[in-house]
Amino acid sequence: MEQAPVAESRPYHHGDLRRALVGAGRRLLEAEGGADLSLRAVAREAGVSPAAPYHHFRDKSELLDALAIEGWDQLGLEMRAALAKAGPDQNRLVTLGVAYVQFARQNTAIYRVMFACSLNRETMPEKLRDDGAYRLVCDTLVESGLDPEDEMGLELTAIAVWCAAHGVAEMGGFKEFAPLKTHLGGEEAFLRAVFSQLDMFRPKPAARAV
Amino acid sequence: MEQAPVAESRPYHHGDLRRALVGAGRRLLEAEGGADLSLRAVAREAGVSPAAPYHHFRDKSELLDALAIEGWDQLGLEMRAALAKAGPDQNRLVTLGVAYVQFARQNTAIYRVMFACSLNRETMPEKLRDDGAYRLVCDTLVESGLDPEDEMGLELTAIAVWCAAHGVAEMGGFKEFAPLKTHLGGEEAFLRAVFSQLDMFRPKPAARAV
DNA sequence: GAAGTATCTGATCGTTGTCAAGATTGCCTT
DNA sequence: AAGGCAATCTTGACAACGATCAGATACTTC
Repeated sequence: MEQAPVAESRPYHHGDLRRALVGAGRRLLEAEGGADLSLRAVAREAGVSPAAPYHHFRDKSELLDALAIEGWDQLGLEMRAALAKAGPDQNRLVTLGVAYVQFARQNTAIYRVMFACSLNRETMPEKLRDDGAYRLVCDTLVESGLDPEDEMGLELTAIAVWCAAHGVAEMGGFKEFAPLKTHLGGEEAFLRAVFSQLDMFRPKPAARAV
Repeated sequence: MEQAPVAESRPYHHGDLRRALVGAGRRLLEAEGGADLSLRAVAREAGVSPAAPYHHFRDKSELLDALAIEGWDQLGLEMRAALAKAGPDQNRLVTLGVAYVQFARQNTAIYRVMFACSLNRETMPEKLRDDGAYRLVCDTLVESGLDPEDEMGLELTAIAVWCAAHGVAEMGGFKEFAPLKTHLGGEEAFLRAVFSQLDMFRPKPAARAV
């Protein structure tokens, strides 16, 4: 049931148009870049009429939501992968932050959709908390010494880390930051420098006990 | 020169339509909120035809640029005012950060334009560095003990602070953050908590100078 | 095979950004 | 003061967009 036999002949019924539309949207976002996505262009890219998407999404915003969900999933996967690949000597929180910002840089358009789409203030956080990147940050914080019982402190720290990462991701394009990057010898070095500062968010290793 | 006698009779020549358009745009941004600004709506609000703005702005984006510049100016003024009003016992960096985030919260639409407009990666940073909010942050950092000769460290710290503030400002609307805010007893308390952590960005050498 | 439902197309409406051509005005020269 | 020039504003138009609706097509079920 996963594979619909979509022939080149383009039959009247597409098979799995919903998935095709999301794929087309992703492709356009990666190609076109900053320009805002047109629903008609997505339909064109998928090879269907401009009205076809409305049988799978109530709105244009609902298509953007679907794109955003895929983005959040990919972000979580990449952060998890970065964590798995990191050596035991590396600071895991910094590793997570660098992966986060790298994702934002390499998928600028999707990243922007992830924060601009309509569900970012409603259903998204739940998904994030359950199995997404946010959970990953919390786990890593606990793993590096934070008290899991202190739910308040944990959330505050995770949010602070996330805010800083988001800030770096969004502000990194500013020309103001260019000299820093070049001086430090590349983008990643810049990120590492900022995130090693960020690491100070972490409470003193053995000091705090609730 | 400055004051054009714009009568109610709406003469054929508006007098200072450029300023009127920026004002109308600002008004609509504050009123409509999140919705993206329509150039025709701005012209409508200013009481002119849809094509009139093209005699003062090459593009719609150029109007957005003008709105953004006004926003940056206002941000700088408000941060400076907050600094002036702050007592000598208050942490000045935290004061700046709170003012920054408050501006972003109270002027959400304009704040978004400030970062989405076309000039944010070109001419804007220069203006920022010269007399804007960024300069204010650097000055405050130096004033609180940072070595002004270490240009690199100064910029790095300022950028880190700015990134965190921007992150807090943008992420604050997420539902995920709501419980924190309520638990901490209000928005401002949340911001202060985050920014007091942020303060750790400040290099340790030479304790409190102020 | 027939009925019913899901899917896709075509046409259409209101809105948008943008442009070209014409109308109107202020300013400058003489 | 009169005439001309350039700036300014309007009207009209175009293509593209989001969205809706009636009708065509294909899959499913009986």
